[in-house]
Amino acid sequence: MDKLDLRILDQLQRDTSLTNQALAEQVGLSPSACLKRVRRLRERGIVQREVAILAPDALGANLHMLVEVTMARDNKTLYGQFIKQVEAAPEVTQCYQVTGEVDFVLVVSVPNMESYDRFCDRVLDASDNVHKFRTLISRKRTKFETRLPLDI
Amino acid sequence: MDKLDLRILDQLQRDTSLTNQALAEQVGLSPSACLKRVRRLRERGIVQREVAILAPDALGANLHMLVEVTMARDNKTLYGQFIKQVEAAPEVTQCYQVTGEVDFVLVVSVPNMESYDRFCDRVLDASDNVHKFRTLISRKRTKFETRLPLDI
DNA sequence: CGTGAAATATGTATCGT
DNA sequence: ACGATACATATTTCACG
Repeated sequence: MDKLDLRILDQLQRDTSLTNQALAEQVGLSPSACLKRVRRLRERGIVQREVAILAPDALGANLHMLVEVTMARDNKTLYGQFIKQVEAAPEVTQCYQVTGEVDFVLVVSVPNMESYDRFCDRVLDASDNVHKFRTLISRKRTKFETRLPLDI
Repeated sequence: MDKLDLRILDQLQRDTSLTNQALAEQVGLSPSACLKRVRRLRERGIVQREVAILAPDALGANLHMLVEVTMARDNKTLYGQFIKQVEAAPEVTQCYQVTGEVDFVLVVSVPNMESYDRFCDRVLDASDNVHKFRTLISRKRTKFETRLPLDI
């Protein structure tokens, strides 16, 4: 992965709505050469997917919860089970497996409190593996950047 | 925003790499009608932006930190200052303003520990407003979904 | 909202470095 | 192995019904 690939990735992380022509011009390549690289980056899985980011409040109040989950036992199998449940739950938009007193941090995105309640009943309270969890209610998501730093 | 718009948004949240033609077919519209709606959704800001999601590990080890920040005083101006600093810091990929003992939760994405250290020095330790912070180190990001639930 | 034609962009083959 | 040019195919975009 050379400088040109990094330039392409940097641009695609910011905006994929440009045409291949415009992208090629930006990074200093011919359209065909640029397209070849973009396709290769997709094939290699470096570009995982291309998605639209929607305004959270345009879709009915959107509520974000940060949930710190502590498991009952440190057991790989139980961890795997929990991760599967989390992956299957559409309310969980992010899951981080962390070190320390807490085992997981979830970002849960729901339209309202009732939805969050139902999620807790269905996923967290229903699991024997979950020892306890603490919810931090987000009043506002002031930054949401999908871009990863390529250069820090 | 009717059913057709929601169907379009649902698809765009999953994948924007399809052509307008394919999208139109999916949602049951002619290409021109579909394009008009997509453009309107962009103009209204409901579609904020279109981006590529990159594989975090394809770009050198990517380390995610969850940082709980507690402010020294509950002061709107100081909060605003902190939010500005956070917005300016490329390491901070997400910021949630939360209620409870903690005031903010940040997601900080860096290539390694040294980068995180530098970030702490530059942003967190340098700010008088920050009373204390707790870092949860993520070993693994097991789920990362930008999609917001349109229907839960 | 759909149709069809003009304007643009994408994709491919080939050549040159 | 990679990029540029040119040509064929596909898509976007717009005027009109």
